[in-house]
Amino acid sequence: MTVPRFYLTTAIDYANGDPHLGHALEKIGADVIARYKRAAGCDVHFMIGMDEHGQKVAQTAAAQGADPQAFTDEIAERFLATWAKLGISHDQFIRTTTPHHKAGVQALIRRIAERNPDDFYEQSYRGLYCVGCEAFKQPNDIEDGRCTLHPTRVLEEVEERNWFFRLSRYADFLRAHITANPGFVQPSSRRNEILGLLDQGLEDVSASRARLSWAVPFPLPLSTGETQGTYVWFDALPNYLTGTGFPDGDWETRWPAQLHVIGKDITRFHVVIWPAMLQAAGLPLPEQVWAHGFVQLGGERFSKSAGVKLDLHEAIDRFGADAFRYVLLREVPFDGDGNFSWERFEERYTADLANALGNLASRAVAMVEKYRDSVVPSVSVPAEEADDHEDIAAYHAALDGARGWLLHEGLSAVSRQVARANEYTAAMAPWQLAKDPNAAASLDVVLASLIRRLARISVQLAPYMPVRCADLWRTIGGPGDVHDVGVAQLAALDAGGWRVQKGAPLFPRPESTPATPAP
RNA sequence: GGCAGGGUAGCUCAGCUGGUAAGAGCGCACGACUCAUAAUCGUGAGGUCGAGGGUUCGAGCCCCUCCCCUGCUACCA
Repeated sequence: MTVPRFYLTTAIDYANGDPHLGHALEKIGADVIARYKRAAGCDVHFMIGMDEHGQKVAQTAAAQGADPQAFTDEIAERFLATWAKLGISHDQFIRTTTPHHKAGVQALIRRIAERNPDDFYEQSYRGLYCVGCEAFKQPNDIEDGRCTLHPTRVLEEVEERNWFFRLSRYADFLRAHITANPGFVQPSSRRNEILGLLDQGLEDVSASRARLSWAVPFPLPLSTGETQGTYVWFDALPNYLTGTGFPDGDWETRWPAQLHVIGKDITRFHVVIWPAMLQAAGLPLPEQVWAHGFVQLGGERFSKSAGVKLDLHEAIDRFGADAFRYVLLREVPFDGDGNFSWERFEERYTADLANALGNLASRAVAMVEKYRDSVVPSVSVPAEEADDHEDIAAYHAALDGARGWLLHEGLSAVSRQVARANEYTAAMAPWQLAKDPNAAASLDVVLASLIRRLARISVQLAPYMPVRCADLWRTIGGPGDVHDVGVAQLAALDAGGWRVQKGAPLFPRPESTPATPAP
């Protein structure tokens, strides 16, 4: 039996500042997918990383008096520390300033030039150049003939000779591919936007730029002999490919990727430019690009300036990384936008984790200890559990990718199981059964059922809350590591004979209502 | 401006091709219980389904007009 391969990536983050809530949502979501796929028996390779070239990075580094490489080294460390704190289980962290990536980018460009010599051509690019920004400005950035960021300066009309990529040639191919493969771009709202974009026709894009000092040298010199820097598309996007080792070694065993998880704002680059590049190079396309939505902060649109308004580490520290992961994915539908606020964070944490789940575990374990000397009875399964299996099916349907990656729906399905277990407890009143010697058999069934439900819940929640679910699994006496329990085993799980051991509360209630910082 | 999606209880949203008296979760009020993290369970309050008109035996769901919101409309990433 062959193990299905599952290579998934997130967008690589731009090394121009510290990680914020928006970065975190994407990594957490992708991490849940990676962990679920591992539990589903796939051979998962999960890659994240950093996009480290470009004028902005060079400028920011210069502003701090730092060498750009040293600067990005520092940023990368900070991102890595954040991902470690959040429990991101990436298998690889790619950086675009590494020698292998740079060589891979050049190899890809040469490959395209060899296979489709007409796809790269030299052309003059003329535009309004802002000296302050050190960049060409588009009409949207210009007001009264001035750059909106540097209104005191006069825009210069500058002309330079660049390499261009003949993207326009691939419009029909892309439309056909997207039409024939509905799963290629998801959710469907993004797919529709791209189809609309294709209907407008495609323009060719720059592949190299002058004045781009902090960049991968474009491997083809201009006719003037000048060597330019590789422009962003041809540097950043290929990371998904160079991460496999391309062009060396056994990269073909991992490429194409099964899934690129990205933010909805960069959909176009991932489903238009990237596939066109791959097609030009004669390489297979990734199977799916999933564009998630954004987190708003206190009802405000999340932006770079708003990013500093929420200290990511403070949010993680408040209730722990697992709780943060849970609340974020519960509040923000992974196929759309959602809102984050301290109020909701607290409400969700208290209602879902402390009261519903944490207390369920606490009361069930306490009763097994008290009434059955900590050993879970081995008895038959009551009919009341039948409904759980519908929810388990819904859980899989939310996470197996067939309908997209509806992480929030997976959590809803588990929440229903938690609620049902609490209802069952109230209906059976095991504390009453314990008083009646003739009800011992009934009590056995109830207690075994509760621990069995908790076992299923901890397996299902493990991708979302890897640490707390391992704790829960240990508390109910589950054998081995919860992360080694395949989701296929859910239906057959049985806790008979397990020895429970009550520990500290999984999700302690907040001690006091925290102040509400202004967003 | 063009294209697309949306406006349903305080909040976040379900409502399939129109048809039993409009739903869920959270929050709120009251009651029950005591195994448990003062948790849990039950009951209840609360909605002119954006506005107006139309089609139909019947519309939150269809049609028209209008108001409002969001996304996309390509070289920052």
